[in-house]
Amino acid sequence: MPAADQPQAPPERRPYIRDTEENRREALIEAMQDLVAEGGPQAATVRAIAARAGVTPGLIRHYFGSKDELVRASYTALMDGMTDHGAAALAQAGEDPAERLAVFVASSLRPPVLDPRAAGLWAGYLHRVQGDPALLSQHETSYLRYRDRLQDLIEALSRDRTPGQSRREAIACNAVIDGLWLEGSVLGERFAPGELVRIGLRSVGAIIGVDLMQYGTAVPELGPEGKAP
Amino acid sequence: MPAADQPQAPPERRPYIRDTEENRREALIEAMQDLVAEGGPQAATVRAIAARAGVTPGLIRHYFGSKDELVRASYTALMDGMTDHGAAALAQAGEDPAERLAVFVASSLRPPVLDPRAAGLWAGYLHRVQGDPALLSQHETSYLRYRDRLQDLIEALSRDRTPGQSRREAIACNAVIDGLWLEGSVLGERFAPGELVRIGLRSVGAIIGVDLMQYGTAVPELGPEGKAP
DNA sequence: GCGGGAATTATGCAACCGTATAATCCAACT
DNA sequence: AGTTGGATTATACGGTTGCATAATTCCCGC
Repeated sequence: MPAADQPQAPPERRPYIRDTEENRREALIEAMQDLVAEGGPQAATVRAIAARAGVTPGLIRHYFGSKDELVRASYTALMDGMTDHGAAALAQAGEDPAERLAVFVASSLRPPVLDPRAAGLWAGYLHRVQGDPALLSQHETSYLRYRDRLQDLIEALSRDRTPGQSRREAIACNAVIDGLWLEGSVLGERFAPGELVRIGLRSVGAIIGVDLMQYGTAVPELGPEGKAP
Repeated sequence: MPAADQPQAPPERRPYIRDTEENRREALIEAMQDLVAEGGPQAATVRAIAARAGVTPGLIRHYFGSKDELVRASYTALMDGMTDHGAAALAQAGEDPAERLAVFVASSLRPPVLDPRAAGLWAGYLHRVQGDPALLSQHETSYLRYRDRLQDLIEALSRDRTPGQSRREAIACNAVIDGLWLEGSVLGERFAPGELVRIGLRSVGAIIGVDLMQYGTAVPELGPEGKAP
């Protein structure tokens, strides 16, 4: 073989493309979330993240300082996204307190909140949440915000109750929703499409002593069979 | 400085210690679980696992063939341990169906089942569960076994119900327990010691329409107020 | 038009990962 | 007592990781 001396095209430098800071941060966060959701934390390497975001790894350091910082930002984005979605669903609900509660519960038990990707992503971050005080307080804030909203909706039902009761009920309702969300996300195909929403409404209703099933039709696409596209 | 020519003790080989296959497998699995629980999946490297188990990394390959195989065995051990614990608690319960259900529920919501370590461990495996068909079927089996036991306990209450009702109730009760277990494990210090057990009993009772709170004293260490240090 | 400087890319590095393979040890069998 | 073979340890290797630094590119105020 002759020596490696052929013209050998220069390794063609990646084109320089400039973009706004916001776009770059979003792209990196989304890329990281995709990778963690698909292949677990181990798949989210700086090179893979940068490749999916369409940039070179150096930008992670440039915009976030370190990979750990990107992880924190990514977790915050995940939590905010989920709570925001619940609030949005609530915004376009009626006046009836029971109906509002039903809509809120149902929105947490169907896509895009109920999603294998989200569950895997959440689990992928959990150990960091436990170890990092900043992330732990972040989790606590998000959790309490969700639970407090739930408690407000419950208290709006204006039934007679003791002070501690609504707290216990909110904790319990939050737990049912979390549990259904989790198992539904992991074993999604084991449940019929609208089944988890119905079970959630029935259980929450049983815990607080109000019938929420009558609002089952108020939640979209849950008519006779509920086969979403 | 003189040349590096001092007697320089030979790098002292690790003493050869022989042990049974069972002990070695257990030690490796336990070491892996400790590491995943403490520092997430990324902390469980073959070298760290072997070091904690008091052996050299080669033994992992010798006994499990590969690290992935050790992960599978470790996950199986975790799941079996949790379900076994529930069964054990049930074994030393009375005859009253409601009491048996109460004991079963309560045992899942207090240590050692309710444990930050277990939750972190479980989360650390989740993404592998979603990706690995063998682990997914393993998870499904464990989940259904637990849920079916719950359903049996519910049906033993001999109330009148429709066929699908007990399934829905079992799914719902399982979800409450899972949700309480999860949040209690992550935010353990946010809840009073016996609080989660009480909420669990009250919620499960509400869902199936039976009062389980009267058995609150049947579960250990839950007397008048239950304020632990 | 033309420097200055931030944004982006490219390169290099030390550490670590999982695994394959070789070397060593010791108990049990003959 | 000698030998054989599984259990255990040690070493080596290719690949990957996160990060630091150097080299480019091009927008923007002058």
